[in-house]
Amino acid sequence: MAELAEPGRPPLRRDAELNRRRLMVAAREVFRDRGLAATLDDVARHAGLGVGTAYRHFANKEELVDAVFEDMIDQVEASAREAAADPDPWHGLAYSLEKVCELQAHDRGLREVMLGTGKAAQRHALVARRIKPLVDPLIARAKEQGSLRPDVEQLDLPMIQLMVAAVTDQTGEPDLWRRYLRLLLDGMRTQPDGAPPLPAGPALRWRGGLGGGPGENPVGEEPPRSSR
Amino acid sequence: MAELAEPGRPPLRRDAELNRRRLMVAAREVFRDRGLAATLDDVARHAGLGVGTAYRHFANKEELVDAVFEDMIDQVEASAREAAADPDPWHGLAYSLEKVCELQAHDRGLREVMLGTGKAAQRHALVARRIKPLVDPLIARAKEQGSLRPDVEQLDLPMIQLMVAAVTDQTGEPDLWRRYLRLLLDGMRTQPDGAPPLPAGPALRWRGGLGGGPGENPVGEEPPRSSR
DNA sequence: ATGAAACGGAGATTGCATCTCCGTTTAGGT
DNA sequence: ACCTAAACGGAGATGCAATCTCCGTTTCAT
Repeated sequence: MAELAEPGRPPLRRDAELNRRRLMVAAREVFRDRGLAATLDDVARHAGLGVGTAYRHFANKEELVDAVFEDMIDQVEASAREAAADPDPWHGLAYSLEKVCELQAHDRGLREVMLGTGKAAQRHALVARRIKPLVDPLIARAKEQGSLRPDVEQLDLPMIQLMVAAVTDQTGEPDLWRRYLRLLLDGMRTQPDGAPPLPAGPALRWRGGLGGGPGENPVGEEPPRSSR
Repeated sequence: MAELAEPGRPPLRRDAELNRRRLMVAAREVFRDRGLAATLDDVARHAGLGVGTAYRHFANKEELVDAVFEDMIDQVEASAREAAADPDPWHGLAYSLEKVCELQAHDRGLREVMLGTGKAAQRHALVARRIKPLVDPLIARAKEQGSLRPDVEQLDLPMIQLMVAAVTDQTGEPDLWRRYLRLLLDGMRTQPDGAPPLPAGPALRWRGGLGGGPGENPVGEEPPRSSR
């Protein structure tokens, strides 16, 4: 919404402000296509600027990623909000998942941020905390409605995103994910009588971070697992 | 099965032969726990040997991975063979998937080899070609039986493995995958009337390699993904 | 016009993994 | 026992790729 000068930061010279924006746009594109592993050099060149400039605006890559990521979350949240308003909870749930997965499918950077491929796992907690309150009631309603099998939990959703993202990541096929999301959704529907319950669900917190419980994961990096 | 001296290779001095074996064992363990990214130095140290020794036995890491991987495939094939003999095709199919996923869950290296996280995508084709003939009839039988939804295809199976592996990879939870495999299996069952068909399936060949069509993927290296 | 701000990009720095080299140790034949 | 070829070990050479710095040059704004 706010397309004006950002708050807080002291005003920049006009060219600086412009370049900052160029960098953000370039970063968005580069991260989308090549993932967070892209170099700041890459981003800068894509923006038609020098690396030095990039480093004056953002202390390091993390900072740039954060800046870019801010915007992306808004999109995710928007579709979740839309879904939450759906009178048919099953439809809303399915729609919500489909939208997130669609965003992910187009955006490798987003996948990596959401799934924690890159570091900084606490970003997920952020997402989770904004999305959870929107989706939770949807789940409850869908169970009442009898469409969603009762042993599905809130924490299953990020896992489903994860799985779907893996499909896109591996195959590079831009639409194949739809097939497997459907498979999962069909599995999430209330099953015929006599179907055994789902095996144990996700623990409250997990290494990756996406499914935000209350506590923060102290996860810093990868599991060290020393060799010896 | 063959636990005797390998064929072909000229006989090694006893200590050399022993060390070669030690290296393989160590590699198996290290790759299992830390994935293919592990260093040859790591493997050598784990085997209680020097790097130099490792490099005398294996020209490079790839070669070692191949040697180790050979064995792993046998296990995969064994369970597929067992499943193929199951009189109940649905049960066999489910069992087959469960077994592969279980192996993967315990073995990060195996996940990476099967999913092509590491390079050398043609290894998958190898797996696929050994597994496919076992599983194909199972699928056909399960469809006849009416338990498997008719729009599931052979190429869906590796994708399911992929998704399940992603769960383990991301969460580190050793058993969580069971839940999502179940979800997928339930989605693969014949659906109630009126359910829409699955969206488009996997193309004949895909970047990752696992689902072996006839042609080899000309993929040489990994896509511009570098990380870590 | 002029000084402060911003730029650009070569290259210093860092970090890590692969692989080599050669002095030392060991197996195993005589 | 002795001897030699084979095998070992591991420090370090090599290569590579990414991050970030430095400073001479350009641009803005007054």
